[in-house]
Amino acid sequence: MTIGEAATITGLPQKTIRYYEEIDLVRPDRGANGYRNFSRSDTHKLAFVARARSLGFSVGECRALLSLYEDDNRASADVRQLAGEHLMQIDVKIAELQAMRRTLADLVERCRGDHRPDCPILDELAAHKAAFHKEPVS
Amino acid sequence: MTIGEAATITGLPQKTIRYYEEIDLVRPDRGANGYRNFSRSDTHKLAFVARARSLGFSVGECRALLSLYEDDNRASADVRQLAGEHLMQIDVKIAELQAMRRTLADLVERCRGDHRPDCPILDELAAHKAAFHKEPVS
DNA sequence: TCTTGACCTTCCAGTTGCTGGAGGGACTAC
DNA sequence: GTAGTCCCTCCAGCAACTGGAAGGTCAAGA
Repeated sequence: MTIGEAATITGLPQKTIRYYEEIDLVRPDRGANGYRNFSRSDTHKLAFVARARSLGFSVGECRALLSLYEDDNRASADVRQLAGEHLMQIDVKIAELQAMRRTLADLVERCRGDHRPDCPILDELAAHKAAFHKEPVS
Repeated sequence: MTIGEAATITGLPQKTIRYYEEIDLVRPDRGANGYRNFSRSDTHKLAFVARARSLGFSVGECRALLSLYEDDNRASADVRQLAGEHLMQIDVKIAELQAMRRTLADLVERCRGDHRPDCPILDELAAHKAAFHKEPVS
């Protein structure tokens, strides 16, 4: 099938599919006219990668998952390990974002948001107010 | 002060400071020897940006915040608006990550993680198992 | 047959926010 | 003079695409 059809089926942009070929995630063969020809196995891999990406796995991790997937002698422990590490990284990111969120929400709430210039958000970012007086001699 | 000192004070890598100069966030002047010379105002701006970045603001948003900060006629409403939008984006990201987290945690828990190949994580990623039989005619 | 339009191709550049390294000048201390 | 530590610029690269230009291919219709 053509790249257009593969894109429709997998929900991936054609550009992304070409990119995945470039980095050797898939290797569709070519017709006489130079057009890519995607097998069902190709589109299946693409869909696999698309799902893994949507779970936040990096392309490198997707590659590893794909090769585990294609390895009949894999140990599920390896897959679990990979997913477990990814899960921990997600937890870290969530924690970071929640910390930002707390600070920001507090600042936004405390800002009057009117026509006047004084603003706790900028105060917080400036932090050491006292030390800042426009352009001290340098 | 030199870039090294500015880096120590702000906690930013020198490379980052040079980059911030390149994109015009700061404009330190230069000594006769070509060395950058950071004023207190420069380092203050850098620290401001560092804090804003640590709250997840993009460099573009930092630029906007900085120009609001330097505008005595600003309306705090504008600052609040900017921060509020950023807050919403953070909420979106948190929600996305939590959705991933839920799915992943469930899969990881259901995976036995032993020497055998069968694995619910790969099953989930493959999703349409039945449709995939190695290399159908294409 | 010609042409139109929808495909497909490659290649190059840009995005965000840095980071690393090469190759070289400047300054300080001994 | 020389060693060591600064500083400078420029180029390249990371992730994971995305956009666009310039051009080949193919099917359908006048």
